[in-house]
Amino acid sequence: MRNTDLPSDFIREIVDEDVKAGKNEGKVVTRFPPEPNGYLHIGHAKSICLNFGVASEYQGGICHLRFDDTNPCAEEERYVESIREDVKWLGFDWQGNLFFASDYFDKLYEFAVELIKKGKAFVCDLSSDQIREYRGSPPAPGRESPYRDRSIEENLALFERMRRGEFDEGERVLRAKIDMASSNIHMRDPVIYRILKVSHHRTADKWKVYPMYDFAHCLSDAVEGITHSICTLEFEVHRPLYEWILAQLDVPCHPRQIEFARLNLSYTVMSKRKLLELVNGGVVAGWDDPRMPTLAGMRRRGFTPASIRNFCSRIGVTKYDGMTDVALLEHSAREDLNKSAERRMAVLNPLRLVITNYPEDATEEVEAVNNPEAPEAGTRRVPFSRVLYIEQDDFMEEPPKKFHRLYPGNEVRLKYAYIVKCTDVVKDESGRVIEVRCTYDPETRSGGAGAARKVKGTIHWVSAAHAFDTQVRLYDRLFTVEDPTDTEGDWKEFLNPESLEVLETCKLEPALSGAAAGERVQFERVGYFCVDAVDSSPGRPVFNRIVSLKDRWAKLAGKR
RNA sequence: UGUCCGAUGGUGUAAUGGUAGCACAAAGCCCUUUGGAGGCUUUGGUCUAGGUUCGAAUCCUAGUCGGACAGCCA
Repeated sequence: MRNTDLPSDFIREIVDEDVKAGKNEGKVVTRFPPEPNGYLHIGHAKSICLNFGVASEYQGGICHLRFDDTNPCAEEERYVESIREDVKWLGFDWQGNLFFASDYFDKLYEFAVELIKKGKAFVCDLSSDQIREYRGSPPAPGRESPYRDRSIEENLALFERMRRGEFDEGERVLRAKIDMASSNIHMRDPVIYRILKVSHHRTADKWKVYPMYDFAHCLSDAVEGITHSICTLEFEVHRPLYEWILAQLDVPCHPRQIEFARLNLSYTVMSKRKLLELVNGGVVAGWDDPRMPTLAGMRRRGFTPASIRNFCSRIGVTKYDGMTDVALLEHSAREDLNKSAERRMAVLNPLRLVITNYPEDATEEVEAVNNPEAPEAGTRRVPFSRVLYIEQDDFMEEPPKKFHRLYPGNEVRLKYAYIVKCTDVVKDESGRVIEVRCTYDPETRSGGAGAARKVKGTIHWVSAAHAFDTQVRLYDRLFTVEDPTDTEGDWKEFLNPESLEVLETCKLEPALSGAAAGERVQFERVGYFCVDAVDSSPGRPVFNRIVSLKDRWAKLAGKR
């Protein structure tokens, strides 16, 4: 039985009731059934967390990974591999229960034959246009196909000839014989097998006929002993057909289909088609572009699997088709990274700072805490010298009120080092400040005698002679509006031109030079960053911003 | 248009006929060698109209609004 302390939702309640009622001998078997025709995205993560999550909460519960590969036109082996990788990366284990709908093609064919023998399916010669026309529209009943009353023998013979490839694509289909007057379009003699003379990524050229989703899915579920078949809302209207098919045939079990609302995330798009359009249109660099809501993109960006899982549990599961604020995802990322990411200093937009009373050629090392949230992460030594870089944002010649950073005459602490006072600035011909000159107070070194002295601001820095240069990419939301598909005109008009900012001359503390691909750190006072696995090279890690730190000053300054 | 589904603060959710709560966001304060993190406080909600009931977010009826469906896609 499920632990009642765990968060629940309407699906878990249904499963609970079924278990209590002793259905399926109290077993819980779910499945995650992707079609291998594209990459997984954060919306799939919701489904993965749900299906694997529900199963894991019951004694002996399991979740299968089943590829719904019934349409060879769109499906490819490379997608199978990326999907397996993504599910594993998210932290879930199908425990050897890896299946393909194509594993069941023989069985499915036999089920179709059984249906024909029961007089519940027929071969139809109508063209697809005619079928559409005969189907009618929802308010009015459809018309029956003239081929509907063929004899069982003829249907059997024709279906066999379809299988052998004797007909062309589109020439004939197998249809379930249900009710052309049903108010549910899906019950109006739906097509359950079509001819496709296309090579399949797993069964090669063995088959010329392939089952449709509605036929294959419920029977695959039944064959695998799935107890709860959880899917998204758009399949709700398919449920009567799911039930009908299982009721006609002799199947080992009768799974229960339950629908929930798919995830909609603000400031992005989620459909495979639109995502593909972004990739093909060159709007992003690929499926794993760090701005993409794909798991491949989010992984490359640096999101942790735990933060995605936490996000999924926070958003809950309902039948309400809403829009989740991306801020919730960002919060989940910060929450996890705050605990786990070590701190480093990096200056993204460097401004030279010279300490005029500091010895010319001296270098010393100051001790820096790796993670204030995790003392066991220890400390490191950071080189300090006369010439430093600080962030351009941390200096203003004419500061507004409440600006606690550096400006002429003001003091700030250089984190882990000394308190410095700005005495002067150097400008170029255009009047831009290109160097800040300071004096330091030797007594105020961290841990030293005068260290207790309070100043309003603390800023980060790197030593110019010791820092190394690298590229840092700042990612932002892909669109400028919450729901680009909910507007007049082309959704691509709302792409955010500032979704990517590449900074080429960032100055990073030396400890960062050995950072490995995929490593995540917090750049103090800036945000969480991840070493890009593609564009980094030994000794020169390139960083992707996962998410910025909350910035109260930016908020304050923005309001002015 | 017909069927099905849904509706609780700005957003996502909880309350399963009995005190409308939580998280994010927003605002304010405290703390701070990250304007980070943390702590405290505040603002703000049951789509509408009827009905059942001692009592309704919850049950019933009608309406309003939103979504799904009319592929030989899944």
